[in-house]
Amino acid sequence: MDAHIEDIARCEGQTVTLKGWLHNRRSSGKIHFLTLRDGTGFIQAVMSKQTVGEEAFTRADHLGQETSVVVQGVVRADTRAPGGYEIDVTSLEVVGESHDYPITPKEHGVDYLMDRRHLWIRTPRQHAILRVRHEIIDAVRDFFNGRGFILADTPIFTPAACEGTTTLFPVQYFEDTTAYLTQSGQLYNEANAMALGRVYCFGPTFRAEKSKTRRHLTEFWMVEPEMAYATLDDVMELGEALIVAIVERVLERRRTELETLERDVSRLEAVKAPFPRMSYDEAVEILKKEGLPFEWGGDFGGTDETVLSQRFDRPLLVHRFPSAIKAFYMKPDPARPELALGVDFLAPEGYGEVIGGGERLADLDLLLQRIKEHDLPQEAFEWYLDLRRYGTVPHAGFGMGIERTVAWICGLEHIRETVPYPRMLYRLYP
RNA sequence: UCCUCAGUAGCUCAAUGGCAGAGCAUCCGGCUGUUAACCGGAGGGUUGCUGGUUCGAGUCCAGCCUGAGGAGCCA
Repeated sequence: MDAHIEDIARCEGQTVTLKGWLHNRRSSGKIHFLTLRDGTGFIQAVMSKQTVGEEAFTRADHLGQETSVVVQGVVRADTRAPGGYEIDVTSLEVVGESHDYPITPKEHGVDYLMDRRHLWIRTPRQHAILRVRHEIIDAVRDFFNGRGFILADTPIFTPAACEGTTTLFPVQYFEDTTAYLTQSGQLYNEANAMALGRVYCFGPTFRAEKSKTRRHLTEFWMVEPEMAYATLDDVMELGEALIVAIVERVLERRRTELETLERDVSRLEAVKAPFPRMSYDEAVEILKKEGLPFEWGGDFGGTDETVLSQRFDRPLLVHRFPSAIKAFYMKPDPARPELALGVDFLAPEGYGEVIGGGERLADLDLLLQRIKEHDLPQEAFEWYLDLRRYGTVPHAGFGMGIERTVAWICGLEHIRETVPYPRMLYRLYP
């Protein structure tokens, strides 16, 4: 009977077939300890000379790390085993040999591992992270699908800057046109919301910024919901519910992986609604009290975000920023027009902004004025302006960075481990 | 783009300006409960590149290359 390691507990006492790879091998003369992996988990297989015979035992003497093998054996509960179970091997078949595997059980440097990322992802830690990433993405989809949101993806090739602020990657589009890789689905999402009510897009986005920090990738995944007839308050509630749903889901289904990552799950268990909320004004007061050299009107730096978020055990919502530091499409606060109805979600433990969003500018004249102020080419935004010409409504939405969310939930030092093949400044291989 | 740090065996790292070293990996031998297994032995070097100082440079100086951490910007 074929079996997978992740549900080996259900096979206790039975003879099973595992198809996988040899992760590591130890031997003490008449007994081999083979750590196997099959993509679903890791388990130790015990091969004794007595059981399999001299010939088969000797053949297993020189199996290299990552040799692909099909192993038959009996599942046995064992308190000494990390997962609680072991396999007593009855037969072993080599599918593909492996010699001089580059990633040995000892430590390696980041550069070395990054050059071998295609092999690095086989290790227990990376395996656990990618499985948590999958669970987070699955939770995100279930969350929106279960609330009546329609997945309406936005283009990756775009004709011009969405926001005109950050740097874009140009690509040649046939003979004589330059296209740009999207940095946000935001504007198209608004059009989709006017067509479908509540929508979300979920895809890769690209930023050609020469950022060199543990929080940045040049290619990252973002989920962006957008709702017609919605306000800033709706966005804050939706984002809060989304994060709660993600954390609950990972705690429920990926305990084993969090354990592998040595994540302090009590920090995740504390993430429950309601999240603390404060205005930008209040945040500035706190930063000043903490003695940071921060002036009203500026944007938060990494240190500022960390100081603010470390005061709470769950994500912090900071809302109503100065319009000057926010995108042109943000709606001004009617009570104080110098403020924008935007919100940032700052993850706890210093992980920074995971969600950014707010209420959009629905008024045609004001939007035209903002486009002029930001020195943007109006003709490129005519389609976007149409959304205000033909039945404009209050609407709001946000973007959540998947990799930062994964980094936070897994408790990682660096965002580069949150995606199979990270793209960064100076990192395009493999 | 700016600031700081690093580059020595396949990997991770030592070496006061004075003989190029260790652990792991590999190969050989030993071991029936290992958990990054352990024990004994063997092989393994253009010290990132170019130039300079010096009797002598892995070590000091200059430039370059590659990478890491941080800043700015952002999710």
